[in-house]
Amino acid sequence: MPEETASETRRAQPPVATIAEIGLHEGQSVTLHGWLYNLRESGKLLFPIFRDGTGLIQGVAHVKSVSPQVFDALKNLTQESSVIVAGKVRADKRAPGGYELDVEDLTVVQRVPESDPYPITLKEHGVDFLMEHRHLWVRSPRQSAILRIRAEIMRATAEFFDSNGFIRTDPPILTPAACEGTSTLFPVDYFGDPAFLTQSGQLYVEATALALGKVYSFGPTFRAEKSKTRRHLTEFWMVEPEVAFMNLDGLMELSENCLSHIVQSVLKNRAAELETIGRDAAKLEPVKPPFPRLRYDQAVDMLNQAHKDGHLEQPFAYGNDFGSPDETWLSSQYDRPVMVHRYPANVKAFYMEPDPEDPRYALCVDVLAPEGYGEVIGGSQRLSSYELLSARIDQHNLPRSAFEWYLDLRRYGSVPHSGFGMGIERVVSWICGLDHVRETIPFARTLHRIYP
RNA sequence: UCCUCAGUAGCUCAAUGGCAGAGCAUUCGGCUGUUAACCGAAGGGUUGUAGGUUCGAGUCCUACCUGAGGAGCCA
Repeated sequence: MPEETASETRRAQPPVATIAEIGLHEGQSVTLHGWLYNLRESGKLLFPIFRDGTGLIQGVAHVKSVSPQVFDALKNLTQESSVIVAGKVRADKRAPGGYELDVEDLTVVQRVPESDPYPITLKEHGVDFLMEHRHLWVRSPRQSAILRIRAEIMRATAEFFDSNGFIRTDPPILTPAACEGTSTLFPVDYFGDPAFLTQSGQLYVEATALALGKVYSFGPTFRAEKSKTRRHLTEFWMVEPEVAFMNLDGLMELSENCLSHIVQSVLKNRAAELETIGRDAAKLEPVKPPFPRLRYDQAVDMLNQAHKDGHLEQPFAYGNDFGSPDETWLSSQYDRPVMVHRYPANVKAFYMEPDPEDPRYALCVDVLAPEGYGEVIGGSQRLSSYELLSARIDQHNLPRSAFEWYLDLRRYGSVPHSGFGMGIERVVSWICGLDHVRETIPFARTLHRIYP
């Protein structure tokens, strides 16, 4: 069909606008593509609230201001019916967003039947119901705002590494072996051979770091942990930078610079969304370098004192890794993330470099987010000695054949190198001030929940 | 795997061992500035499942199922 004919048959429509930028069209007629969020009536006046993915705006239609067809169609709209609506933008002090739309025309794309109404109402709902309807729940203003902040966090993360000389090298998702024990791996059948979904790309980015210098990976990881807490997903996104010739001090600097850049980017670019979800931006503003640094031993002293003062139920046993309540208490003591370094080597992973000043400690760091959010980054200087790494692999009963390639990295030009893993969902949860990581990802995979 | 809590209308929740209730949602009616609008009316139930105690069980007991919070483990 010739284009002229097509355009002639099309109804003349004002230009399409988004609600987020509706203020640019004040006094003009625009077309919105969206859905009915809610409808209030007052006699011959209708107040439909539309959403288009960028925001909400209230429309106004009087029985005498629109055609009877449009008025009836509007009056009979049901929640989440999809519409193309035309109207004139008017500034109004009564409107939460500052503008209202005087409706002029309406096309109903699909009307939700009242026999099967949209299940998520504006009232309160329970966790189970919302998670069963996650595909619809993401339409709510709060969930949309969180996903926008998540996207900004991911953008700022990539921006930080890309602009600091890092090369993105993503590791495989299908792997032949574990890097931290096999009990938490999802097995898959790889043409008859056993394989697993990756639980960390670390070993692979160590390889690419020795090829390219400064690298990072950014992708999904999988852990079959039987964890049912506000901090756990079975599928989550992780950023893993790895740098050749970097020591633990350099890694801690990298960590604080990375997190600071992310937080400041969200404050700058997603202020409206933070307000939508009720997050106090003042709690995020102090997140700038330097972050406090705490040796494991100092952290233990603080925990013991906290126990004496009655802030913690359990006394802390020296030599253990911190429990969840310990991390929560430690991180709640600061206005910005705190970096705890040099844990006892025997509670940490096999690939960590021992502290040359005291080999009972590992050159590692956990970064704990404030307000009780706990660990968001775990990193370390990697073991660079072939002999020691080889011995550790045997001590941990790891399948040696699967690690031959990893040992090659120590055979051929081994250097000190460091890296960390940052769990994106935990960062989103902290920055948004959420109760649970399940709201930080479009479709959360948690223990025993894989629908929708 | 372990500990704790919870399952009642589409949703959120009430109901001393004694008639199954409310708000929201839906339908109908009213209202010219509503902000989770409001006012009036209607429809809507195998109280998670299976047993047991009892004159009588949503309520007490046992087992199971489902979900939530936490521990361990981790990002």
